Parts: sequence; structure tokens; C-alpha cells
Amino acid sequence: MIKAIYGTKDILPEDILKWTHLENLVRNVMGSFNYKEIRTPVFEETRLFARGIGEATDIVSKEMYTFNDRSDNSVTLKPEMTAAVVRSFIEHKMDKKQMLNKMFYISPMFRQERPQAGRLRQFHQFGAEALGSDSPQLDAEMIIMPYDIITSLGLKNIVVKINSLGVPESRENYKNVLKDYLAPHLNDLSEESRKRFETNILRIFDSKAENDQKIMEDAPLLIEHLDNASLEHFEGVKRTLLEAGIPFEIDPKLVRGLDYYTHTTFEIVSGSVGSQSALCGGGRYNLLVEQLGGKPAPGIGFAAGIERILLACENEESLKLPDDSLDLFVVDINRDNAELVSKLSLFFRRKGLTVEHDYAARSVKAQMREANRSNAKFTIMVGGDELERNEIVLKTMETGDQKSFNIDNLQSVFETMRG
RNA sequence: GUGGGUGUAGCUCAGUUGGUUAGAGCGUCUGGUUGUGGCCCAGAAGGCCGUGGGUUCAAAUCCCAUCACUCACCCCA
Repeated sequence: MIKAIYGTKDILPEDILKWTHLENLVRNVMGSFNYKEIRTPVFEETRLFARGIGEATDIVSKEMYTFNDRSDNSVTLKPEMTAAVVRSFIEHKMDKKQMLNKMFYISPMFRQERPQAGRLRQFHQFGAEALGSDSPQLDAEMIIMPYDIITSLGLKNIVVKINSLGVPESRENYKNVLKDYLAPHLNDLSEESRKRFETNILRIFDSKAENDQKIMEDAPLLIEHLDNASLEHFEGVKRTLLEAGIPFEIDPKLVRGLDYYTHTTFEIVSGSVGSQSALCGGGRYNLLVEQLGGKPAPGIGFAAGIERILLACENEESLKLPDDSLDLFVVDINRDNAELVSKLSLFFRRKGLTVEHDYAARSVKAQMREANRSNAKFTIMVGGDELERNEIVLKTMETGDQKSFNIDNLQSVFETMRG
């Protein structure tokens, strides 16, 4: 049996309503903030991600689906969206068309990691990018939008965490402060953290090793070493969030893994999924556009994991899905009127109703059972004496009431069903 | 890449200290008279017991290997 590739999943018809429900919500909320959808190719030149995300990051160094195509060009299935959107922004000179470009996306992503709860090799994100402004109100928007979406789905068990990484200069100064603090403890740190002491010292805050955490508890914090402009920006973000009624925590240890972040970083985590608890993450990246060869432009964005959000919804049983059950089931009483049944169904389908009928000339009982099981609101019965009199029978399933109509007056049948 | 757990019907799972034709519930299909659903009743279909090897008179059951799935670490959405 050929099966779906390790770490990928079919989204089956029985689950699709959850997905379209979420996607519609995303489009509505993003639309209300005037974000326009962008769709980029699923694969890009490998160097886009290598340069954009950072060679040293886990994503680039060990998780990308990279392969050579038949022309021997190295291409990569997109592991995240920001680099691709920024590439498109630069390529299409969007900065010349308008000073602020607000875009959102819903798209599959690919990372070759070990799958677990809330993590797949092909997974799906929605997110947004805003390029061309460093207004703190935009930072806040990037938190408000996913927050509103997530809470609209009924999720309760969530926490919004924010932090600021400031600008590179103050971060470099801080790194030296942190180095001075950690140097005497170096031998007590875990091996991984000792490596990070050299490569990416900020990430030691992420360590889950107990002893590392104990050491980091008393470590000086980046937020205490921000320059004034960064602090003022951060204050602006916080004020806007408070005004928006978004509850948040400041997490000075929230250090995102991707190289391109500056200033604000944030995460929305859920207590209702497994250990992969981040439903959403993002931050400001004022240096990325330049780094990818564009004219310098500030940017900010977020990405949210659709599978994780839906998982949280399932665990909290929070989803209220729209009804997609049948309006009408057309029953063929004599089991020899397939064409007439098909024609009647078409009439109501073209009126916008969801209509089904049997295709196997099964017994009336079986057809009724199916109508019942598919939760049809009405059935129409075709055949027998009534048909000889040129009539059909409309039955209201909930009450069992039946009423005859002339077959040439389907419009009044429709109006009766619509109420 | 590193650990742990689990593989029996479409789904959820039973299956005694190894012992005859491998079970239940749910679901599916058919029927309980001639043209009517839900409840109830009856019946049917559907399993190389993940795969390969070994031990044994005998393996779903014990041993080994392998594959798959899954959770966690790492990291991230």
C-alpha cells in the first residue's frame, strides 16, 4: 500500500470544514485590517532562505527540503514565508508603488524534522507581513490579528508573550554583558549551552536544562540594556496592546531563533496542545530587506500554525462549525426514475440547495435511511400514484409531515422548503 | 539526529498460564411483506493478528530482527 510520506497528512473531507472555517476567518480578519493576500511559489532558490533566515539557524542547517532540479539548480521547498514575501517585495519593487505594503498568506510549509504532536513535515501557516513602516502600531497589529482569530475560534487557554530585542548595537553590547555574567558559570552549563556561548549566546535562555535555567534566572536581561529609541518603541507597542484589550506578558527570555529579528518579538502559546505549544510567533525585522539585496525597509510579520491551532480547538472542543448537511434528499420510490430524480435534484441544486439522491437503485427504506443519516432537512419522493397524477411528495424530516405538489410547480416546493 | 511507547476488522479495542473455525462495540450493507428515516430486532460482508525469521507438536500470544505509526528531546508554527 502506498501511503502518504512520513510527516505529511491528508486533510480528509470529514475534516475540511474546520480548515475552510479557519481560512474564512483569517481572510475576514486580515481583510478588515486591509491586508491583501499574496501567494508565492512553494519552492525558491535555496540561497534565498540561506541568506534570509540565516545559515546558522536550525531551519537552514538541518531542516530544509533542498534538492537539485534537472538543470542542477539548488531549490528548496519553503520552510517559512517571510523570506519569500520579502523576495517578492523586492522583485516587484513594491516599495515604489506604495510606502506601506500589508500582505497576508495561507500556505503550506516544509521542514524535515522529526514529526510529533503539532509538528508535521508539511504543515500550514497563515500569517502576515507589513513592509515599509516601523510604526509600533503595526507591531501591535501583528499580535492583535492572530489573537482575534485565535480567540474567535473559542480558544481560552492561551498566553501572549512579548519581548524586544532592540537594535543590533544595543544587542551586541548586551551580549558582552551576558558573556561577562556567564563566563564564571561556563563549566556548569550544559554542553549545548556552552556551544551557544560561542555561536548564539542569546539562545541559552531557551535551554530547558534545569541547571541552565537556574543560572539564567539571575542573568542580566536584554530588556534592561535597550537603547532609548528601542525602549520607546516597545512602550508604544505595549500601550497599543493595552488599548486593544490584549492581555500579554513580557517575557524577557523570549529570544526567537531566526536571525532576522529586531525590536519586537512575540509568541502566542497554548496550554491545550502538546509540547509544541507555540500557536503563533513573529517579530520585527528591520534589516532583512537590505540583507536580501533590497533598498532598506522596515518590516514586521507573524506566522501561525494551522495544525496546532486546530489541535488546540479539538482539545478544547471550542469549534462551532457551520452546518453543511443536506437540505434535500430526493427519493426514487419505484427505483426506475433515475433520470427524473437527477433532473429534479438539479433544479434545486441550481437554486443553491445542497441536494443528494441515491445512485444505486436501492430500496426506499435504504434511501430514507441515507436521507436521515445525512441529516437532510427535507426529502422529496418521486413515483407511484402521485407521479401518475403528476405529483411529488415533500416530506419534512423533523416532523414527518408530507405534502403533495404538482411536478410542474417546483418553484413553490422550493419556497416551501425555504420557509 | 537521540530516546520511550504502540502495531489484531473501516474506527475504538478485547483476546486468560502459548491450544482447535480470532472476538466485541460502533460503522457499513440487507431484511423485519407489497412505497417512508430515527428506536428496536435479525442476518451478512469485512482480518496473511505490521513484515520477516526463530523456539515449539502447536504462536495474535514467547524470542530476534525489521518496518510503520506515535510521543518526547533538539528546534520551531
